Amino acid sequence: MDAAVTNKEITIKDVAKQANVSVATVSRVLNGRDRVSDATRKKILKIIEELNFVPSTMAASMVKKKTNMLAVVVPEIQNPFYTAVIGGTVEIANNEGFFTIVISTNGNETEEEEFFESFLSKNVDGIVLIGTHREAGFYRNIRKPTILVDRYINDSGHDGVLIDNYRGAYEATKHFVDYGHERIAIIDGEHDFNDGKDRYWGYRQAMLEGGLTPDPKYHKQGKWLEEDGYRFAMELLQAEQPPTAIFAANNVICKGVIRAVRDLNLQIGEDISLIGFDENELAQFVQPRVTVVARPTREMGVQAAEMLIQKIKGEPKEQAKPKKVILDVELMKYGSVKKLK
Amino acid sequence: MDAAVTNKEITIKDVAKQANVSVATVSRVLNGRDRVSDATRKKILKIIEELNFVPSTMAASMVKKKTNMLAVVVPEIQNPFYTAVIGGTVEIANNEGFFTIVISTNGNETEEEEFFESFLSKNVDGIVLIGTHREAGFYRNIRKPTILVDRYINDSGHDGVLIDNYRGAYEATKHFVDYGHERIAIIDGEHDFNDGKDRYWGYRQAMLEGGLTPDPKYHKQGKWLEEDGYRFAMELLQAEQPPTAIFAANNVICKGVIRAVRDLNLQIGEDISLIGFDENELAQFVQPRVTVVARPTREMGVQAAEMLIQKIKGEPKEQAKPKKVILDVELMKYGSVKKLK
DNA sequence: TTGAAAGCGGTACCAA
DNA sequence: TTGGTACCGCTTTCAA
Repeated sequence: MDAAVTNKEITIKDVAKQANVSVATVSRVLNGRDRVSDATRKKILKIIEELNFVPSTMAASMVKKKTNMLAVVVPEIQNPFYTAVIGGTVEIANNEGFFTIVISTNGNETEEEEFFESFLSKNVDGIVLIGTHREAGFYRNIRKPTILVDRYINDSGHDGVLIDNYRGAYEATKHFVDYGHERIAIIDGEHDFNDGKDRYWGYRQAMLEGGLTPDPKYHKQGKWLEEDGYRFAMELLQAEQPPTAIFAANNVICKGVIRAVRDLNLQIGEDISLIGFDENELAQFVQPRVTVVARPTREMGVQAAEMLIQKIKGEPKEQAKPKKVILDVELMKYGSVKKLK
Repeated sequence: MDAAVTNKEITIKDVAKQANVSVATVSRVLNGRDRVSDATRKKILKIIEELNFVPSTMAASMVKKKTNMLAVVVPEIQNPFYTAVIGGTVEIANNEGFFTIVISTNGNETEEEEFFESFLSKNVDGIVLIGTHREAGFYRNIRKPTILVDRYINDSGHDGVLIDNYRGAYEATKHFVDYGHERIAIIDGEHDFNDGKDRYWGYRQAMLEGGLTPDPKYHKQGKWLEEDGYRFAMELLQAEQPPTAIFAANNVICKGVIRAVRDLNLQIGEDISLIGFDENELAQFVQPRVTVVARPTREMGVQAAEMLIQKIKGEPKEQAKPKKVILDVELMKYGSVKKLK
C-alpha cells in the first residue's frame, strides 16, 4: 500500500509481463544476440518504448563482469596537457561504447592509492594512468588492463604511451648550440620520473656534443612549477653572467620564464633566447612566438585509449611483454632563438 | 577443473568461509552499522586483509540503489572554464565519498540525449549539468537530482548555480561610459541561453542609462568563438569609425580580440579599450592586463556539488521550488580602459 | 550477536 | 523460437 505514487523504476519483469513473454526473451531483444521472432521482437520493442524502460547496466555488469567503464587517472585536472590527454581518451572511449571516469589524484600518492584500493580495481574495465607513484611495486599491483601515459615506470608490467623526451631536449639544446649559444641554461624539476630525467640528459648530451660543459650554475631544479620558472629565470637573468639561452623543460615553467622576461623588460629572441617543452598558449602568443618542442598531447590519449580497449576486448592470453609506444616530438622553430655570431 | 590458476575474484563468501561465519556477518563489519562482537570483527578484518578482499561496490549498489557516483556533464572538456567547474565538483565529491564521471557532449544535443537515455538516469545518484539543450522539456525529463550550472533554463524543474551575467555586463559597460567612451562595441554570440542574453541586455541597459544609443553596427554576434572575436575585432578596428571600446562577452572571444589588436599593431588601453568576461590567461598576461568581469568558476562547481549531495542525501520530500543560487561577479580593473575624460 | 534466505535486475544455460 | 531458473555479490529482514 505504500509509495503507490513513487516513481518506481520499471524493470525487465514489467516489460515481460506486459508483453506476455518471459524475461529471457526480453533480455534477448535487449542484447540482440539470440534470435527472436520478428513479431515478438516488435511487440517487446513497442512496450519498452511505452514504458520508457531503460535496462540497468549495473545488473548486467554484475553477471557479465564487464562495466564498460574506463578510468583515466591524472595528477591534476587543470593542466591543459592532462585535459588534452583526457579529451583524446574520452573521445575514443565514447566511440567504442565506453564511459570514462576521470579521477584527479592531486599529485598525491596517498590519494592515488586509496582510489585504486577502494574502487578502480573492481569497477572499471581498464585504466589510463598518468601516475604519481614512483615505485614499480605500486603499478604491478594493479591487476586490471592499464596503460601508463607520459610517465613510464620500468618493471611496472604495463604498456605505455610516451614521447621521446630525450630526443626533444636534445634537439632543443642542439638548436641553441647550432646558433652559437654557449651559456645555455636549463630549468627543470626533480628527476623522479623518466620524463624529467630524460630531458635533462638530452640537454646534457647535446651540450657535450657541442663541446660545451654543462655548468651547474645554469641548471636550476625546482618542482616543475610556473613559479619555479619565474623565480629561476629572474635569478639567471640578473646574474653577473646571465645565460644567453634558456631551455624551459615543461610548459608551465616556460610560462614563468616568459613572465619573468616581461617583468624585466627584456625581449625574447633578442636579449634572451628561449625554447619551451610542449605547446602552451602563452608561448604561442608572445612576439616572437616561442620555439617549442611540440608533443602530440591529445594523440597520446587517443593512443592510450585504443591500446586499452584492444586489450580489454582481446584475448586474455599471456601478454608477451609490456609494450611501449613512443610518439614523436617535433621542434617547432618559431623564432625565439637568436643567431649569435 | 578449469581455470585453476585464474585470478579468481574473491568475494564475501570466501571471507565468510575462511572466517567461519555467515556472509551476513561479514557484510555487517563491512558496513559498520550493526553490532558485531569484537572478537568476530577482528577475526573478519584480519581475513579481509589477508585475502586482500575488496567488496564489489556494484553488487552493493544494486541492492542499496545508490551508486555513489555523480556525473558532471559539460559541453566541452578543453575549455578552462569547464575544467575549473569540474575541478570544484570533483573535489567536493571526493570529500563526500562520491566518484565523478565526466562526460563531454561536444555541445551536441544528440550526444547529450544519448547519454541521458542510455546511462545517466540509471547509474548515477546525481548530475551536475552544463546543458546544451535549449528546451525545458529535455530537462524536465531528467528524473535524478540535478543541478544546472551556468546555463539555466526556466521551468526545467532543477536547481541552478549561476552568476549575475546581467550585472557583470552592466558594470563593464558602465565603466566604459564613466570613462567617457561613447562608441562602445560588444562582441557576443547567439542569445539562446540566459547567460548570453543577459550579458547583452546588461550592456544595453548601461548604454541607455549613459545616454547612449546602442548602435547595431557595434553589436557583432558570432558563435561565441575565439575566431569570432578575432574576425569582428578586425572588422571593427578597421572600420571608418572604429569603436573606442570593446566588450568581449566571453573568455575566448576576448582572446580573439587580443590577437587582432596585436596583429594590427595597436595598443590595448591606448588605441582601444577592452573589457573581457571571465578571467583568461592571455588577458592577464598582456600589458596592460585586460580588465575583466571575473566570475568564481571553481566555486560554481563547488556550490553545485554541495547542493547536489545535500539533495541526494536529504529527504526525498517534495521539493519546494527550484532554487537558483546566484554567485557574484566582480569587475577587476586592470588598466585596459583608457580615460577619455 | 549471529545465521538463513529472499531479493536487487539482469544474463545465460538447459529444456521444451 | 521461447521459457524456467540458477546465479552475479552483496544487503537486509526475520528468527534463532
